[in-house]
Amino acid sequence: METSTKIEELKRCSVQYVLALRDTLNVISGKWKLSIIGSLLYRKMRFKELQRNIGKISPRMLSKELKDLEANGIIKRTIYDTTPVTVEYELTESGMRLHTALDVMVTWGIEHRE
Amino acid sequence: METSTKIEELKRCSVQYVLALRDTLNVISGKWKLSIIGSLLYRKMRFKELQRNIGKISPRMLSKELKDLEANGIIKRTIYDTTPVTVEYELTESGMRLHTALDVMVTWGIEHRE
DNA sequence: GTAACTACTATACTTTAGTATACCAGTATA
DNA sequence: TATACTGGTATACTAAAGTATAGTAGTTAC
Repeated sequence: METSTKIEELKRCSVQYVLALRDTLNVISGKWKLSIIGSLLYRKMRFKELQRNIGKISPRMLSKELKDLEANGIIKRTIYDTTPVTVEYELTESGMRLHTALDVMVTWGIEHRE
Repeated sequence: METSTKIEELKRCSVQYVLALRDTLNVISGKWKLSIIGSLLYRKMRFKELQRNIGKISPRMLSKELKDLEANGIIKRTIYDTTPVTVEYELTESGMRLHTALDVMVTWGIEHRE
C-alpha cells in the first residue's frame, strides 16, 4: 500500500490519528526543543554555539534535549577529531521535513491572534 | 498589509517565528488537549460524553482543560436551561481551522515512523 | 428511599520538567 | 601562572503538570 493512501486511512481513525499527532508533538514539545530546531533550520551548529544562540539554556538542558532529539532521529551528531574536539549538530532529513509542519503551525498561530 | 504577506515576513524572522509557533503549541500541548480537540472535530459534545469518549481523564483535568481551551478561543461552551442542565462544548471557527495544522502533523508523524 | 443522572469543585498527593551551581579534562591564549 | 576555550556531567533543588479520591446540588427513575 502507498504511503499517501495509508495516511488518508489513518486520518479517518481518530485513535490512530491522535497517536500519530502525539508522536509529532513529543518531538517538538518542551521549553527548548523548538529553539534548538529553529537554530538548526538553516545551518549546522556546535554545542557552545547553540548555547550562545539560544541564550538562557543551561548546558544540562541543552545536552539532554540534544540527546532526546538525536534519539528521535531529528538531529545528527558528528564528532571531529580536532583539539579541542568539535561536535556538530545538524537536522536529519526527517528533521528538515518538519519545516513544513512548523510553517503551518506558525500560520495558524498568527491567524489565531489576528 | 495583507495577512499572507505578514505571515511571509514573520517566517523570515526566527524570534517571531518561534513565538508564533509556541502560541500554537501552547494551545495543543498537554496530555489531554489533543484528545479533547479530536473528540470535537466532527461534532459537539457534553461534559460526561467527552469524559466517556476520552476514557481515563478525571473530571478535574477535563474541567481544567476545557476552561483553558475556552479561554484560548478554541472551544465554545453553551449552557442549556434543561433539568438537569446540559452543557455543550464545540470548536470555534479558529478551533476548526486547527484541523489543517493537525493533518500536517499527523502526516509528518506517520512519515517519520515509516 | 436510594441509586443514578447532570456538571462539576476541593484537597492532597505524586510525577515530570526545568533550574542553579559547580565541576571535569584537555588545549590555547595573554 | 591565570584565564578561557572545547563539550559536556553531577548533585540538588523548585515549579509545573497530572492523579486519586471524595464530595457538591438538583432531578429523575425504580
